[in-house]
Amino acid sequence: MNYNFKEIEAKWQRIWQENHTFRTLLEESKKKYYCLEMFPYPSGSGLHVGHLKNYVPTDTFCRFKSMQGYNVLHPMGWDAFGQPAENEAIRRGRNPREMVPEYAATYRETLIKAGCSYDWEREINSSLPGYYKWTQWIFLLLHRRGLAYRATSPINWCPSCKTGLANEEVKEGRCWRCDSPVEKKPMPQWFFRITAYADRLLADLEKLDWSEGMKEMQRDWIGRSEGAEVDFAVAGKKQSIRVFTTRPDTLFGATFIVLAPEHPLVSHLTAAKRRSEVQDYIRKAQGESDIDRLNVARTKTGIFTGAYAVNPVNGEKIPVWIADYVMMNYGTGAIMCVPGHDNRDFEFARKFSLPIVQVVSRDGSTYDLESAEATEGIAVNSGKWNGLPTAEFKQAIGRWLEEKGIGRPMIHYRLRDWLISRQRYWGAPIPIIHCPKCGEVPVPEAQLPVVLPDVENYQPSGTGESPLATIPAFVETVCPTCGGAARRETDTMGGYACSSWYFLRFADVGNDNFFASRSALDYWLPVDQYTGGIEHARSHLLYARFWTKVLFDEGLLGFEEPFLRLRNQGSLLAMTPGRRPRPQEENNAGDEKIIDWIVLKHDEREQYPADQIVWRWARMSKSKGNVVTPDDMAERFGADSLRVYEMFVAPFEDDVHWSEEGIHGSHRFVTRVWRWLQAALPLFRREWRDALPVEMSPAAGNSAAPADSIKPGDQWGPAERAVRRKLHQTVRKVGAQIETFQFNTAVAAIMELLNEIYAYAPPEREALPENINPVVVSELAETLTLLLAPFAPHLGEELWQQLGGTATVYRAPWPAYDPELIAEENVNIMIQVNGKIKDKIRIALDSDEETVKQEAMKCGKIKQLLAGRQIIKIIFIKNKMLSIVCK
RNA sequence: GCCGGAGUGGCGGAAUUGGCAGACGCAUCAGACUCAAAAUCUGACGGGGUUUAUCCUUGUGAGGGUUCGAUUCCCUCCUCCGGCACCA
Repeated sequence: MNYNFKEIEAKWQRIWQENHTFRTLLEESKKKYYCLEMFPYPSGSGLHVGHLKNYVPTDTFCRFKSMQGYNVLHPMGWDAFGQPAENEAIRRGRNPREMVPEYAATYRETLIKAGCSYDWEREINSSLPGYYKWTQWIFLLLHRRGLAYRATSPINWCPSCKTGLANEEVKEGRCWRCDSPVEKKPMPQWFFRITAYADRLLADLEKLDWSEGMKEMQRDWIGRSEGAEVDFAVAGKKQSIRVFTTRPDTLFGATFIVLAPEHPLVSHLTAAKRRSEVQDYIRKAQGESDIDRLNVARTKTGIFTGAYAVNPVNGEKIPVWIADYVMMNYGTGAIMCVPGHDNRDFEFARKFSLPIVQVVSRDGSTYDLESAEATEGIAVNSGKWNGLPTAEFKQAIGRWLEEKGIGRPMIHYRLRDWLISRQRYWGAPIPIIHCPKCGEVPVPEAQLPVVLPDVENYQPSGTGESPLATIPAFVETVCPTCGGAARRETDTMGGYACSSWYFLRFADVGNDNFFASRSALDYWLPVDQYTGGIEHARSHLLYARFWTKVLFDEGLLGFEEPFLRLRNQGSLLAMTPGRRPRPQEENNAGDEKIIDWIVLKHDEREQYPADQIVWRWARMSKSKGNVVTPDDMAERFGADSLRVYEMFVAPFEDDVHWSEEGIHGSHRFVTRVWRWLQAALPLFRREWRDALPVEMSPAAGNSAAPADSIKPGDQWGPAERAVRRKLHQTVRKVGAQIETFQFNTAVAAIMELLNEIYAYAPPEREALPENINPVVVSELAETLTLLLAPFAPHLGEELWQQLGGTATVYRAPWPAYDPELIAEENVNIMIQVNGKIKDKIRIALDSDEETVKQEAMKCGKIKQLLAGRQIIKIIFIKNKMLSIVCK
């Protein structure tokens, strides 16, 4: 019988659906396992084989966990709110409200066809009122705890998306979505005070099983920096300038001060006669985009204000400058400059002929500095602190500053508060009412959700205001406190709000009374295994961790970290057609890395001369026109073959260059499993365990004696022992490797096993050789089916059924291995002479040095090599090698 | 510039408390089956060499080191990928 994967796959997908096989219920008596993939935004282009690089291995993982007896929660939902959905809706002239469920249905269909075992009864759509009611509820919780505030400050404004962006959404000065240069724009906006949690977000990283790279990215983003704040009095004025420095020990070397152009003191300090010049400079600096300003290669510019500050340690008057290399949004927006020990200050001092003083020395002596020495060392030219090592000096000066009341040790973070406001339609409305009398009033809980109104025109207004501002029925309301006329907040929340708690909702989808019941949360959470793309290393993961901690502080959760283990799947790259940029395109090509290559647009592709198309590897995406769909692959090779290929082709975390050729191997493998099992079926005995001879199965207990149907004698010879050993070794290996996400080598191990099975009992004309041991065949057939089931689930179920298994194979226990069976009887020991392998001998496991030595000396080759030479040393490693050193 | 990660056959990759490099698969070549093809099965498959076989030699980005022994550890360098970047 041929392997009819189409029939088999359709059959089991139907049965799983009809029987609700993957419905998950809270069962206190069972150990739970929560495996989650980052929920996707369902785009109109559908899923491609690249997406499955994540969903398929995690599905295999879940099925394995289920066979291990865990109660597995494996849910899926849609990150439906936010700009990607809104932008796509605008582009297609659709209403996102209707569009998103349609696209989600397509995604669901593809995932089902790929054999993924989601509990679809827990599906989430974050844009439905039943969901975002609780997003708003959590907003109010943050507000109540003083963690949500409204502030007017220059924000990152994307002129193309016409909305504000959080810091994390700005990449190299450009919008993360559309790549437009980001501008600064002062606007009243809502922020979450994530900076209040900076220390905890940093410290708790230690508890997590995440990749070191991932943790490092979070650490960098939080950017904790220890130092001191110092107040410099301004000569002849009342004001003082507060600076932040990580090197308070270099205070004696501070020969000037630099303020950021936006610093509030600038106008106070500037001398009258320098005013116009300074204003010119500031105007020029503000006209520059962040992209220009962040360009390190630029030479430094600056201007003297005419004012002087007093260095508190030595009373010297030092000039106050303005320069755009100082940023207003870090530290205090002002720095003390120590040109001797800071590269930037050094460069600046050289350019403007400011004094350079050495205050740190490698050895305690003084010498001419040819460049800034930013390293630690011994203090010089530092008054009574001379001779102190940097670390001690820092401590001492910190205390001294505090005593004098002009400074204090201080920690600054790079992390900025989370900008949540979006001046867009497609998001959860911020549940705040602005009352002329009462100010900002939270919407009372009983009035949640604040429903996003259904409108015709939801495009950005262009004025910077949300489209909601143009809907009087939405805006005009009454103040919950005083009952007077009031206006609703018209900003909506950015999409990251929804994804900061969805993993909690999965535990108790559909709960109308609370975001999730405590009992469900206590049972299912935290997430044991989380997977997603590395691009969420800072934003999503940081925000979700923050909200979890806030909910914990409120006493609503019993844990502080939502994702215990995190793995990042690699992406799939595909050959992509592109072209060389035209001359005038060079400058606005955007991304530096592809400056000499531009992806062909769909319409261009038709007409572009084929010999001028430049093919390159690029991430698979519809917009690049390089997509391979799983449906197409499943049609030709079957979903099971596709699944095996996606896992076998490369390690989970690696990027893959997609090629279709490799799938033949996986398809061949799956077909070979099928063919062997069909041949083995007539011999299969369900009760094979009882027929194992006692000495062959220490684990089988004492009832075992060869059954009548089994012919005794040489059928339990070395071949049987060898194939069973391989079987049990494979069981151990596959289990361990699924656990550690090494799906590629787990598949390879099963392939190896299959090769040995074929060598032991090759199927010919759809039957196994006569005289083959049916007990061994039965054990092989059953175990192979169980091993394969997580990888190729449709085939797994079909074979399990053919073997007489009941229910689903995923309620069957994962096979156990017999440790005694695994041990090899003989091992290869290599014989080295002077460090080179010269021969190897096959000898009983655990042979001692003397035995091995005697055996080795018998080898003609070794004898010959050692003839007439003197043995100096012999190194013996049990079961591995014998190394003879001679001269 | 700083911080991570990586570099192994024609290709994807495997092997690490230092002990048989290239598992498994793709592609390729040869053979079997076939009228033929596909499918399937068998074999070969890093480079060089020779007395052609249980052979010798070389080989894991480059160079050096430690060691009886290095893909694995150390030093220097090169390349690629990712992140951060006048962060004071």
